[in-house]
Amino acid sequence: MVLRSHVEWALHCCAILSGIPEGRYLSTKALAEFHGLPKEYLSKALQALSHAGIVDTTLGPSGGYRLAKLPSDITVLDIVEAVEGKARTFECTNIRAANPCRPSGFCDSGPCAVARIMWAADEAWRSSLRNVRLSELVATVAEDVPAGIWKSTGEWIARRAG
Amino acid sequence: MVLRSHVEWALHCCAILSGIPEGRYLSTKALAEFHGLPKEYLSKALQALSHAGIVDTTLGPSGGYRLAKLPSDITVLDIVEAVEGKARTFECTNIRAANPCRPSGFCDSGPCAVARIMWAADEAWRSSLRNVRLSELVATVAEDVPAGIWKSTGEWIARRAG
DNA sequence: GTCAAAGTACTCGGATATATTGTGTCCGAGTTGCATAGG
DNA sequence: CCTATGCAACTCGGACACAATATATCCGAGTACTTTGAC
Repeated sequence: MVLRSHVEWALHCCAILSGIPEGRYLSTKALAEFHGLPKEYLSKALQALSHAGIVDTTLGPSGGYRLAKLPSDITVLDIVEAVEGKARTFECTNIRAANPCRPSGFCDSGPCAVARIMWAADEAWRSSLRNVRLSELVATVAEDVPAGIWKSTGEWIARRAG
Repeated sequence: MVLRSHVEWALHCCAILSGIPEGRYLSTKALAEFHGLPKEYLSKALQALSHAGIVDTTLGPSGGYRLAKLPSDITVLDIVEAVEGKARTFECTNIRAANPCRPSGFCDSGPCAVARIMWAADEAWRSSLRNVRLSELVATVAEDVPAGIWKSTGEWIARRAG
C-alpha cells in the first residue's frame, strides 16, 4: 500500500497557492513548471481539490487556481482526503459468506475485532493529519528554506500569478 | 489507497492459529475452508508470514502452519508489515529534478516539511498497530463471539489440526 | 479620445490510452505417514 | 509380533495468467484580455 503521488503534489501546490497575492490565480501550467510535473496529470489532482472546495478556479488568461479558504482553515487531512478519498484504508470484507465449514454466528454481528483495530489505527493516522494546518505546513517550509531563496521564490510566484 | 486483502486474511488466520493445540499444525486448506477464501491465493499471505518468521511450517500430511512465537509476543503491526511490507505509505519523490523554473535550493536539503508531516502520520498509524498484541486481539474476538460458538469453533479447529 | 464589439489566446474539465500493481491460478519439489513385506 | 522399506498422498513454495487501479495524455467547452474599428 502506498499513497498516490497526487497527495504529494496536492500538498506542495497548496503550499505554493498560499503564497500568491490576494485575488490572483496561479495556473496549472505554472505549478507544473515550478514542480517539474506533467501538466495534464497534475490538473487531475487540482480538479480534485476544486471539487472538494479547497481551491477556487477561474478560466481564461490569468486564470488558474487559488485557495478558497484561509490557510489556517485548511488541514492537511482536508487535502489528503480530497485526492485520496475519505474511504478507510482497511475495508472489512466480512469473510464469512459461502464458507460452509465455518460455524455461523462466529463473526456475524457488527464489525469484527480485526476491523475495529485497523479502523482505530486509520483514525490515528487521520487525526495526525488533521492536527496540522496548511498555515503551519507553510511556516515549516519557510523555516527549511534559506531566506534568500524563499524571497526569490515568492517573487517568482507573484510574477506567474495572473 | 486501500490495504491489500492479504492483511485482513493474515490477521484472521493468525487469530485462528493461536487457538490450535500445542505442537500441531493447521493447513492452508483448512484455513481457506474456514474463512471461505481461495486456497491458493491465501497461501501467498501465509508464505509472507512464514518469511517474516511469524509462523512455522511443516510439509507432508498433517503439515501446515503454526505460530512461531507466543501470541503475546506478536503485535498486529508485525503481521501487517509481514504482508504489506515495511515501506512507508508516503514516499517523497523529491519533485525538483529537471524543473528549470524552480529556484535551486528550495527543497534540496533533507526531507521536506511535507514528507515529515506525512511520515509522522504514518508512524502514528504504525504505533497504533504496534500497541495491540495478537493475544489481545484474540481476547477481543472471544468477547464478541457467543460462548457456545466459540467453544465449537475451537473444537472444529482442533479436529482439523493434524 | 472613448466606447463597443469581435477575435484570439489561454484556461479548466472530462473522456480516452498505457503501465504498474494487486488478484487469482497452476504445477513442481519435498516430506511425512501408512501400508506392506520380510525377519 | 516387530521392524524396515517402499509407496502414496498431502503439504508448501515459486512460476505463470488475468483484472483493477494508478499514471499519463489528448481534445473540447468556456472565459477574460486584446485589438480594431466606428463614433
